[in-house]
Amino acid sequence: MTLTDTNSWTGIREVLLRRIHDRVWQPGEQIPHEADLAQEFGCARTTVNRALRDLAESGLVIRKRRAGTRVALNPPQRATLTIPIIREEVEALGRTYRHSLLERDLRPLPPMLHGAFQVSLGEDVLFLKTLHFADDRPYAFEERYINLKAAPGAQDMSFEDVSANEWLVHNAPYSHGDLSFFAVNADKTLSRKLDTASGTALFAMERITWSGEVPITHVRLIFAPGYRMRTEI
Amino acid sequence: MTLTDTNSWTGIREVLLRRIHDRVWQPGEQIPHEADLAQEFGCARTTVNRALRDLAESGLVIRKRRAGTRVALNPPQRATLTIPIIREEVEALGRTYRHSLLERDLRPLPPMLHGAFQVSLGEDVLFLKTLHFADDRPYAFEERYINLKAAPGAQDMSFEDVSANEWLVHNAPYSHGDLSFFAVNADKTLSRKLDTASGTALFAMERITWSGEVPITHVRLIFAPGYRMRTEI
DNA sequence: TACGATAATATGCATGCACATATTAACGTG
DNA sequence: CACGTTAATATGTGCATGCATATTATCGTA
Repeated sequence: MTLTDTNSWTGIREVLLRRIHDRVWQPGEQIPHEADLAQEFGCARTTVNRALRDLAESGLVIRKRRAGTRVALNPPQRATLTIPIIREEVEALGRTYRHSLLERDLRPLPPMLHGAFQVSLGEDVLFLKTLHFADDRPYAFEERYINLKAAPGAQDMSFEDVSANEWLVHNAPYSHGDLSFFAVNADKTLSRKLDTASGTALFAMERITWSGEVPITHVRLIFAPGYRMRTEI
Repeated sequence: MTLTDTNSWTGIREVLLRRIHDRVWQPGEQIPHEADLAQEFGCARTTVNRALRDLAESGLVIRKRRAGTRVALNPPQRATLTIPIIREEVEALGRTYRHSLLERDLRPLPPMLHGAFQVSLGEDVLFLKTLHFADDRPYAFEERYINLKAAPGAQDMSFEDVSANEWLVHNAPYSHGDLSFFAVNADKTLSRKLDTASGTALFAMERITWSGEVPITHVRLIFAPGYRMRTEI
């Protein structure tokens, strides 16, 4: 039997967590004040605060000033997923990474993206089409638009050695972004690139990143069949 | 021009963040000690600590005792995604939710799941097949196995009114789980249930949850065409 | 009674201090 | 000089305290 150290904030968090799990405090119910808990555990209010703040961060309790702390009614199921650089993801699987640049040109932004990706009208963006490999087998197909206003250095890069993915991470840090996941059927091009039958269901990810108000890049990644994105909760 | 209050930990965090973004501190580079920063900002070390801890949590800096704090080389791209109860997700879209239970029986655990879902050999599990609707249009198809040892009350539930999804969230809280996302082609059954052409690429999610060492449930959710899982980073 | 001012209260946050702990650098001994 | 011991150091965490702030309850007045 492991006994929890109720003198550390993590220990206190465990105790509180168990009470929530064991329904000592019902969902929606208000739990004792920080001051009371501090007295119960024989510690400073600061320590209880730390534990409660952590529980609030993970969504298990809802805290409001004056109103107190209560157990969340529907503990939202949150998962943190890590989106690695493709090279690192492949290498973590023990496979050898390489990529090949299929296309690279300047072109006006396709109308489809005008809403989400606000670059000045008539401004060209850098378009890249890349195929990522793991052990010489296609791993993912990438289509990317880069706003040269946000990443001027990109124009001088060939992106044949360093992938745009990696270069941007290191050279055009973003402040926020939108991410979405969905499924697509392989069309003729995709099936040829990813070496699969036409029509196969493929896992896809789309990402737009900004630095403040300025859009940096729009990527669409389509993974080879069998890809799974995993995480723990 | 918004001036940041360098006396609050969030203010200090913003300043540090900007220095990292602006490459004042290069990736991999070590940044000044808490004590030095505290002096620079004219605040307590605790306050700087709070700011740095927050940056470390989001993966932007790496902290080690004695070794100091340094800017992360490849800021891992983390996204927190919220997996809501389907009813809530549908209602948040302003649509009406309902579900219909297609199958419900006790059966031995399929061999496919023996590895991941450890119930005693010969033990039956509760199997449910559910279709979720939004405004009477199919939204997601669900196949679920419930370990009755972990959620005994489930045997007495019909799950016709309350979905298993929702009931379990409220009655069998889990401590951790595995989550994965992938794409599947609609087979004959799926295409009929989800009212789509056979072969359509569908977004799918699989989830296993445990309470300690005891598996609670295994769900596989397959969403109707067009579904996108979104999040911000 | 209606409604706005005011007081009470729970959490949020900053401070200064002390000690714990992990890690690295320096040192000393064989 | 190699290698294990020891000291120095940066972060991690706890405590007591005081004030800030958001929210709710209460009270007084028209």
